[in-house]
Amino acid sequence: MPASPPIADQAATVCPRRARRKQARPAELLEAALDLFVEKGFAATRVEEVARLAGVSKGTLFLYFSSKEELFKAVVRHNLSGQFPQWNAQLEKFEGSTPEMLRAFMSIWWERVGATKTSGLTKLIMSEAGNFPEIAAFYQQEVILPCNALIRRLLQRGIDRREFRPMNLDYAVYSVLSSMIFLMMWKHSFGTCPCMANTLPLDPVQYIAHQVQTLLHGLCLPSAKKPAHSSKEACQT
Amino acid sequence: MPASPPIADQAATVCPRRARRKQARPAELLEAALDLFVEKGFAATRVEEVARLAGVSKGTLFLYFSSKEELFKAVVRHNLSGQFPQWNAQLEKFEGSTPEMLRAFMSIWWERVGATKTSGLTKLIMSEAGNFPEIAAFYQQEVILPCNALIRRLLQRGIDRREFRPMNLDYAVYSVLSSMIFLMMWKHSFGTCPCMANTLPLDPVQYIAHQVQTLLHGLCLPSAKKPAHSSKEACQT
Amino acid sequence: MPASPPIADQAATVCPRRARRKQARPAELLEAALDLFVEKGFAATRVEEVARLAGVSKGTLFLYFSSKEELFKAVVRHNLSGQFPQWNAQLEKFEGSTPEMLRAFMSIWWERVGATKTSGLTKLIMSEAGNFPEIAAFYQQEVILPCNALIRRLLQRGIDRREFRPMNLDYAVYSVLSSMIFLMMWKHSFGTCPCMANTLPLDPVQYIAHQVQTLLHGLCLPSAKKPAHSSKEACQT
Amino acid sequence: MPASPPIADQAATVCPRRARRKQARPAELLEAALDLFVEKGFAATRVEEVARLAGVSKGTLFLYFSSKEELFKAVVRHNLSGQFPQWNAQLEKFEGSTPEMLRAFMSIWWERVGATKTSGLTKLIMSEAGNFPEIAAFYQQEVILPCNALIRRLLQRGIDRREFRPMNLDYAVYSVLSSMIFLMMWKHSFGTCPCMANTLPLDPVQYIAHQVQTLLHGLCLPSAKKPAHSSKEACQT
DNA sequence: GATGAATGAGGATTCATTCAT
DNA sequence: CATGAATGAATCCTCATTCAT
Repeated sequence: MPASPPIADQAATVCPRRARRKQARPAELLEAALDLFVEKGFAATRVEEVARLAGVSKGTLFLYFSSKEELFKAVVRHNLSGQFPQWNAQLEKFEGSTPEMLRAFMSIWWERVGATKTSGLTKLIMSEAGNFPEIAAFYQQEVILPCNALIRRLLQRGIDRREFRPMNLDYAVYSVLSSMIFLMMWKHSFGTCPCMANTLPLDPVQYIAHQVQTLLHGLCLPSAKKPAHSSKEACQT
Repeated sequence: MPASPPIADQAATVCPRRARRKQARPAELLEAALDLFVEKGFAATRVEEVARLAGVSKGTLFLYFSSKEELFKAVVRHNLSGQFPQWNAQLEKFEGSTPEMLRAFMSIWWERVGATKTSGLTKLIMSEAGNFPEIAAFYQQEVILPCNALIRRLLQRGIDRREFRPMNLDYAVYSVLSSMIFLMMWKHSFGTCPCMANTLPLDPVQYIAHQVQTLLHGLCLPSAKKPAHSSKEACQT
Repeated sequence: MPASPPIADQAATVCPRRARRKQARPAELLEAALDLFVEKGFAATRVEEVARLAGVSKGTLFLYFSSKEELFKAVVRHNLSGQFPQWNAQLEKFEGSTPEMLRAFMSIWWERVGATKTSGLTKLIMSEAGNFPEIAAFYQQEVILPCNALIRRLLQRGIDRREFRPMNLDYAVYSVLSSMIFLMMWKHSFGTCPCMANTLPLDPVQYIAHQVQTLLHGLCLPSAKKPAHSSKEACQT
Repeated sequence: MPASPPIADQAATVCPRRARRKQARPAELLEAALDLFVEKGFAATRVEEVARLAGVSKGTLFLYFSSKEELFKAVVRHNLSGQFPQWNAQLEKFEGSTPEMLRAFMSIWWERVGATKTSGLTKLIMSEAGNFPEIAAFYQQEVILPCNALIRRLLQRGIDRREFRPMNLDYAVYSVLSSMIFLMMWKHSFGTCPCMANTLPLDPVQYIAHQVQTLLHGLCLPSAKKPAHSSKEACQT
């Protein structure tokens, strides 16, 4: 036999088109599904269109995902789960003040989630949660609870360091969360309509900056008469 | 006019019930449609069920509304008639401090809107706005803009009276609005799922109280180092 | 008002086409379904074809039967249930000898069931029972058990009147039943194939006559050596 | 022949397993197909499952059988090849009485066919004959006709030896055949359903014993009034 | 006007068959 | 030869919409 490697070896080296596609298929389908689900919602998205957008036939989609609902869950899992460990670690190392930390958290969130298609998923889930309790429960477990916990730790850090006043954390987390969720909802509902952009412009970055500022210091002028923060009943103003 | 009543009148006299029903039909259909759209969303609501709930046949529904989409639009238009003039007047007369006024505004809003089916309508519109740009524009004109203006006046009053610090009103209104919208979204998405109620309870009244408190005074402890309110760039913390 | 009845009354008298159809629809669909199920079996029958054969659209079929399986069950119910009471009564009154009664029973069965499309249903059920256990159970309850009971009473009468020898009725009923079932199976499997008719002709009436004869008297010549009827073990011949 | 083994031989020596597998493939596929067709019928059997059960890929199945239908035909042809020569010879040598011979025939049949998967094949053919006329004709030629001839010779022997009465053999063979076919049909339709096993138990061996007994001696008590066996018309009872 | 029977386009899903590797 | 990824026709069923009565 000659020294030159046999054809078989070459073939083995060449990554066959088919196999490479096979590897990529699920990701391509998830990408296409994300686009369409975000654009049209769950019910209005047709699996055939997802397949076409991914460049495959209807049948192929069902080779990878056993049903439309499973496809949707996979999209959620693929795009929403598991960035929390990374985030947690990142914030764990933060050394600045807690107000700075809150600002950083919001900025990173906007870059990584809010400004991406993933935010459309959150909007979709809130829109259709009623019809898909299973998805809603999944989303709560995978996204809402970890996110809540993250915010809660952040606020606790502020309290511990005497940067934040004592507060009822159960509701304080919603003060942060509601800004994020409002922004995602707005962007994917009225935000997509061009006519709105003119009359009610909402620049996300400015919005976030403003919300953080207000969250931290409130709307009131600092005055001699300070609020009694500890008591819900004594919310005098 | 002759003494003998015309046939038409006679008919009206003979079967007033039927005539009254005929008059009421559209309203009854809109009522039924509102309930179901709010409960299930647009796609999952079947026109037949709307008709049944309204006590008429499927065909009758199409006598009044040429399509499911038109029905949907009619529902939105019918339920969002301005209560703003009334609100405006009510708030115009308010004599207390602006913080008190904000608290009052939020309470009234919760009673009159947040706790009613109308809040479901807002959720619905935000959920489906993408598929109905016309609706979105309408809602913006009829609801969002007036509401924004109302909040803006309220905030301006606070600034004028030196109760609030100077602020960029374009974004400050969203600080108030986002709490309201978040609450409506939450209530009609995760709020309906019993499994969520346990792990992430959210009492609306407490939530509102907390949001108002935070809005007014922020999360930070009052400190010597005051924020420079006037500059967005200089949001140092 | 004139004496002649108003047009409205006339309309009321005329049975409107639509309503008359409505009444007839289920029966027409059941008829069509029977034909096709018998011809092609359950799995190979398409609901659309049933609808077309009944002269309606696919959707209309689902107006009356919620699924293909429900349609099938309805066909079975409509064609098989409830002729047993009548049969029972008819045989109850029979006054001749039990052998004559058996012959009569078989003849009537052939006329009323064996020679009709209903026999195709029995063939279908035996063919597809494995895939539709629910149907199989239903058929057993509604058809097999009553039929078994009927045959059993007939045989018991023969024994009581000393026309038949003592026998294990649990198996003797199958001696009668197996002839009936074989005939139905044969007719609807090989019987439909023209090529078979020539090489293996099977005239049902002659077959029945022969089976009854053999059932009653056996194949053996009467001989001195009589069988020990009472013992299964001692089936010496 | 040269001493050095040819390449083909070498290959055969080197990977005998693979070569043997290749040889065995069709048989393994037919075996798997038999199992599944018998269990689920033609329509409900998926080729992929057949392939998996045979340990090959779906594509390989189509290498050997050009379609599901061809596979089905091959299964029938493969499993119904003549064991009749052997049977014929076996029965030719039988020395006992013809009644004993009939009993022996039925016992052997039950052991070799009735109790095996082949009986499922008969059930399958009768169930699906309508959709596969070609199969039906084949089965008739290969199985029914030889079996009929066998029974006919058996009965003729009985008549010749004055053990059986004269009879119309064209129908008498069905008296034997119908018991066999009924048993196979029952076993593979209702027999598989556990619910039936309880309410309508049917032990095959007892059933066969009973049928033979009845076939030979009939249900009637031996009496003075003997039937006129030769005439169909004079079947007085 | 009111009814509700009828329609049929459309959607999710299955599975025999093909074919590039 | 063998594989298994890909296909797309076929099928059951839904539901907005129409229209004869």
